[in-house]
Amino acid sequence: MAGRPAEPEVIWARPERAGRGPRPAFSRADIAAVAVRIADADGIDAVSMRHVAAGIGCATMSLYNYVPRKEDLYELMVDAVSAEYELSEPTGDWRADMLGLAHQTRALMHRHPWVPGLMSPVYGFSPNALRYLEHCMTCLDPLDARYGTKMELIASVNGVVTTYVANEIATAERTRSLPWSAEQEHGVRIGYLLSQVSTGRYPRLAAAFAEDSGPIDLDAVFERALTRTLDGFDK
Amino acid sequence: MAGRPAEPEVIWARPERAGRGPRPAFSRADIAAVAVRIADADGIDAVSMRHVAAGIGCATMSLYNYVPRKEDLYELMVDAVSAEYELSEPTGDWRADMLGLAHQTRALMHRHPWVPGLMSPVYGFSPNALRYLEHCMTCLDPLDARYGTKMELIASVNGVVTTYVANEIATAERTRSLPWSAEQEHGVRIGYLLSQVSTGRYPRLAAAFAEDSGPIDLDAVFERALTRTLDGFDK
DNA sequence: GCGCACTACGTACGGTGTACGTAACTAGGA
DNA sequence: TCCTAGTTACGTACACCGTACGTAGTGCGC
Repeated sequence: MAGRPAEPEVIWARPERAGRGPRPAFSRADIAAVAVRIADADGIDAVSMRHVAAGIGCATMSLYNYVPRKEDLYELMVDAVSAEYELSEPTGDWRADMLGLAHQTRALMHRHPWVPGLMSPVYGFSPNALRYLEHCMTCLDPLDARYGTKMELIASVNGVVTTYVANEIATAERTRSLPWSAEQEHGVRIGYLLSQVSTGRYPRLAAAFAEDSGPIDLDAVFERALTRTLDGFDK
Repeated sequence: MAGRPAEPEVIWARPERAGRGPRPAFSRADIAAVAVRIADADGIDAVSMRHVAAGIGCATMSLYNYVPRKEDLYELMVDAVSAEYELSEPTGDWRADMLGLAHQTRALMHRHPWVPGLMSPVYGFSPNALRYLEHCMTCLDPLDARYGTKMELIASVNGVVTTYVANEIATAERTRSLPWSAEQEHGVRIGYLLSQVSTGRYPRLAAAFAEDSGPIDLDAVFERALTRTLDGFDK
């Protein structure tokens, strides 16, 4: 009669080992690792309670002893990959430190393309998230500002990185689980876009397309967005 | 044998009325309106092909004559609410114009809380999106910059608004379809957070929480984020 | 040592997207 | 003008999904 709670619950507040029953056969780390592996390999939609349970080697409903709701599984996953941050000693140059962290986040999201899509549903106060936040705050020690402002800085940087990489991934990954190639999809959409723009109804968009026809340097765009964000907090 | 295409397809490139068969009983506008109404009332998860079909008054599979894939239904929805923008004449003050548009976006997303969650899966070149983009470009005519830079400005502003409102909504809306109240949920999470912070492992976070214990002025935070973003493009 | 809280598991329910087959209908080409 | 090909409309069916619930076995706290 245990299972799902009738009251709200943060999974991190629930102890891994409950006092009473037989000792659990798996750890949260095991479960999170399997879920991450599935998501990396087959996309976030392949992360079902059944697949994860099969992956760790137990029956579907047994997984609910460890993870009361699927949302909590997502929380475990995000926390697990958050452990990949290399939180090295702050250098004293807060801009450089934050830039480095932003690049780490971008690389992390490229390794785990499902992360941006999980950022909204996940509340974000997991153990590793707290470690990350505290580290950011430490990097920002040299910055003369209120704590509230520093929080806004961290949120802004993470927001920029998340939206930017989400776009990168959405463009690259749209083809996953589709029966045609990314080039086909891209070609069709660009074709439609050009057909619309060339109607003359959108003269400025047409001019914009004419301006740089070649492929854009995504890295440079990312760097400029970051720089501008940090500039907003630099005095 | 019509139905789903074997090749990629942009729904906007497909004509509403095909030459041959009987005239369609519904328009895309009807379908989008019903889907938007369902999403507004019961959340995006309630937007299923069955519900929408029932809403417009046809069998489930008939809907696939109008909307080949569910993703396309989302595209219709986002385009439909994009028509709500009031694209009034540019004033000549590009900062004021962009601020006004950003506020419109925020209000729009509050009216339709499912929009932020659909921004990533949707490609974003629907008719109304193109109108919106062209209008932004017109507002930016007074700004002396390359078209590419103006595109980055628009993307940045929309990114800030989207992530910001997504957070607002995620916090407010997390309780939807949960058997407990938002206050309970919030209380439990804050309680856990405080218990962690008060362990002493996160001294700077503790200081940040001590700094402003009262509720934060979300509108002011939003305004500051916008201002900083525009500052980055102002010379 | 007793009892209770926990683990483990199978079954079942209501929901989802959508492939596929069939019948009715209408416009274009002969 | 008629024929036919392509479209609309609809029902059935399949493979999934999250998870409520009941049952059996296990081991710690009292």
